[in-house]
Amino acid sequence: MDKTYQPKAIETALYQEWEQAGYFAPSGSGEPYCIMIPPPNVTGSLHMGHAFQDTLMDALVRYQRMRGRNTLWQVGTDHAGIATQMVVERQLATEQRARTDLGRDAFVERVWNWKHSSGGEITNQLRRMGASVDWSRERFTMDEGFSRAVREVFVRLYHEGLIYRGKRLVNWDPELKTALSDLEVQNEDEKGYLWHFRYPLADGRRTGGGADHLVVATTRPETMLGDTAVAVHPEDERFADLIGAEVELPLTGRRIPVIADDYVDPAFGSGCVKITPAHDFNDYAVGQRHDLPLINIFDAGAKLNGAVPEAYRGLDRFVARERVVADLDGLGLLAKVDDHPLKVPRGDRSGAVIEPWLTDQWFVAMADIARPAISAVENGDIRFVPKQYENTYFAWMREIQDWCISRQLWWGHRIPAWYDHDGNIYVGHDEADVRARHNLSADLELSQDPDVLETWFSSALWTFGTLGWPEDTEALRTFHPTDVLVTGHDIIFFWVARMIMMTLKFTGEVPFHTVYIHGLVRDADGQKMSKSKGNGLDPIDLIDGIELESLVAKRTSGLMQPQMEKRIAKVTRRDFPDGIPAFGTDALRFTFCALASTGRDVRFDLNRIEGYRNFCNKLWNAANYVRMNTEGAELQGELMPSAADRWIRSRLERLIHDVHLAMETFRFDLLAQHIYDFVWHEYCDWYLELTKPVLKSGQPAAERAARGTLIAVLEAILRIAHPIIPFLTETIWRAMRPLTGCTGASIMLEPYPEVDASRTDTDAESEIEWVKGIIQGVRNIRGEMNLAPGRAIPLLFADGETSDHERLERNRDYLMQLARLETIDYLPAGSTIPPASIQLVGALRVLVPMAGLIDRDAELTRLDKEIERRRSDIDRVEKKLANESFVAKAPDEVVAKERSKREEAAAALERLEAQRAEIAALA
RNA sequence: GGGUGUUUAGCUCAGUUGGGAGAGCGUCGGCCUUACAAGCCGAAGGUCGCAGGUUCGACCCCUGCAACACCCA
Repeated sequence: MDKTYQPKAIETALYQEWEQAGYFAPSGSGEPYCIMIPPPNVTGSLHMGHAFQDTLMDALVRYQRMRGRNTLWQVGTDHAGIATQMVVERQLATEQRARTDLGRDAFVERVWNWKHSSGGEITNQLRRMGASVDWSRERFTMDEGFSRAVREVFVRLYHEGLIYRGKRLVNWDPELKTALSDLEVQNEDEKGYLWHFRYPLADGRRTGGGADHLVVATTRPETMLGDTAVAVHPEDERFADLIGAEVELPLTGRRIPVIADDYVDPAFGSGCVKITPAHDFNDYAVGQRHDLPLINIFDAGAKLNGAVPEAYRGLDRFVARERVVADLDGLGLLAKVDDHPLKVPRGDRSGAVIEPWLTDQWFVAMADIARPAISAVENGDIRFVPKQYENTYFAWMREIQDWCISRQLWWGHRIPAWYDHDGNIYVGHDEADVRARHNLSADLELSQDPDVLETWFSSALWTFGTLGWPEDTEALRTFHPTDVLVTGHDIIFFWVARMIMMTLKFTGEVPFHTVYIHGLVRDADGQKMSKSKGNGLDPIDLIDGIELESLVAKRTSGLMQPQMEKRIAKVTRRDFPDGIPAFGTDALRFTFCALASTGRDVRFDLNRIEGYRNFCNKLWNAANYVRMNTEGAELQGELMPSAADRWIRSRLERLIHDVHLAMETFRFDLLAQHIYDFVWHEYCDWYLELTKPVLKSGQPAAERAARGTLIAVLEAILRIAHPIIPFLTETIWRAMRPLTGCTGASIMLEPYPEVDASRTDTDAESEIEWVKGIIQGVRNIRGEMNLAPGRAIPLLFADGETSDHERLERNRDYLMQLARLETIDYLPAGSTIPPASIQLVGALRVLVPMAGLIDRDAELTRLDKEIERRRSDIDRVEKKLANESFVAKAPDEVVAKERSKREEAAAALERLEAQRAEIAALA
């Protein structure tokens, strides 16, 4: 082991060794434990969210593996239809080619080539995180085996009548020319306008106010060409008598009815709403209720089609918007225009404004599939952690809509449906299967549906599809249902819920017993990390470090909005004037765990990772201390354990209890905290220091006990912390094998420490608390009185109890060294006490004689502070005890506790006041 | 508009059946002390968002309000 902690030197090589040795694969014995990785997008690179999530999964998996479970952490990637297709299309664009130039088959082949050469960068980055996934079982959603599962599900659902084809409004991306899922649509606040138009009433009708028109307001004027009604609220008296009347829809020559529907908010705008069922989701619902015609006015590129008057045909929707406004204005029908902020739906890949558009798509009927999935959570077969996410799940599941699963892409699972000339649909695994199933003659021409399934459809099968379903495989029987799903709350609807539904439907089992939902990683200011904001951090940069200039270059390259470049560069230079230092994987992992509390956001602050890098260093150095003080020493022989030895083992026992509890409750923050506190503030701050006098004592049995304890506790710490900081712990653990006598090949195969309450030792704990109390008391005087740390000072004990005498004799060496004392004298009762600075440890008076050391006024100030503290304690306690109902109603032990608190504080106060009087009397 | 969550030290956050408010970072003061200056020692700092209620007792339970965040419409 090097003298200084250098993560870079240990991490990569260790991982390769673990992987090659096959330690990540299931052991084949023990109770199965399985986690399926949420498959990252094959085009993606590892971002902070992945790194965070993978750290938590790895901690769970390593923990369970060490506990002897037959552990499978299965890895894989998602084919990510649109994203991957776009990557390859961009490549083609640099060759001045489009996918249509290649044709479908050649294009798909090209995507596969890309996947084989460049896909899966992210899986290599997973290795840098130390993820102990079973690489031998790596899966890809487009693999043949998994694809068979996808087809099987489609075919079965179709033949059960749960998949159907229909014309519905979907989110349409006019640039990519495909339907999108809700998740792929980002609603962003943008500036817009609210145009108010006058629609003339037909047949000479007038409003209650005498107007010959209705005013409708819209943010999308061009859609008026597809209006098929004007709606008012049924109880709106202003328009009550116009319900059923008609208006002349300007520019179109059509007449459309006035209808009543409580979708309308009578207080908003004029109280009249234009209804365009073919181009707005709300209007579509209104149209369904009132049986309105659907007029589709756009083509696939969102240009106006033949359904609109000649003058507008072929116009882009935004050009058409201006034209419609101008024309209505010209007709005197533009009432007014207001500024109006609104949510604009944009495709997250293309950035194009999404159009609700009427197309033929494939849908899954959800109602029946949803029901058992709701029950599974209601009855506890699946639990969410934290629990409140169950409400989110229920809310969505109870109002579930049919699921649009088709995408107009080339990359993905092609829909296994074939059509004949007459448009009849045949569904089967392949064309031969279709012909066989439907008894079709060999010469009947069939063409396959050109669309593919959306990526979520296949990822919904992830837990069982990857284990070999529909075959009844050994893996499926062993590892399904899986134990835990670790994921973010942003995909509860899109992935978690769908997995639950599909898995129950096809296996009759839940996909997992627990869904652990973690927070989403944000920057130090709480902002979402994004490429466009330039505030993202790359986990690999935190591990390896990065120069400022490289970081600036990285953040400003390939921006969608190049004008942001200057600002991003400036902010980056401000926030990281020296770039990012290399913190190492372990520090990063520890940080992620420490940040994983129950909140929804995780703010990633460089100060935190620095602190935990320091922690890694601390542990490293503690190990150095242990080795320096144990190597070459005779460890076998008679043992005489000290109170400190027994104390640290007892504290270790508490740590073991706490870490198991933290793991069971998914409180990785508490897990990290417990480990941090124990290692730093108990093992290093106290125990290591307490061994120093012993190791110099010349008492072989005591020294052996201390050495043995140093080694045993450190070794236990390493196993306890290994799931969080695997590299550091493995490195130290191996270096210590000659001392520990462990012969195992790797710490990751060693047993995790288990609870054994018999190892707690409350006597030792209270004894060391006493020692710490005295040392801290002396240090307080030293600090407050500005006594040089190096200066040994004399100490007097007075009063106290028998136990104080005994404890002094047992622990004299500790006190002498840790408090840097010259002498300790226990004054006989009744002896004269010289002027001194005082600390009270229970009934014991601990005194530092002032002579030549301590300033009288400074001591008075210190005493006043202490006296004040005691007084307010007493006040509070006395108030409580003076309350008759407290004494009468509170549990006896609480009252007794308050009483003894009062006695103790009063005695202390009396002592302190007497002391103050004495000091004050000094000249 | 409906729902969920958050509000505790300068910052980021813990606080597990209601019984003396904690940590890390930061700040201030002192230290190269034979594992560690990526360190050691000491200290300061909080009306626990506001207002009520329940209770002998509330950061914790209940009600209302406010601010912020997110989800759904």
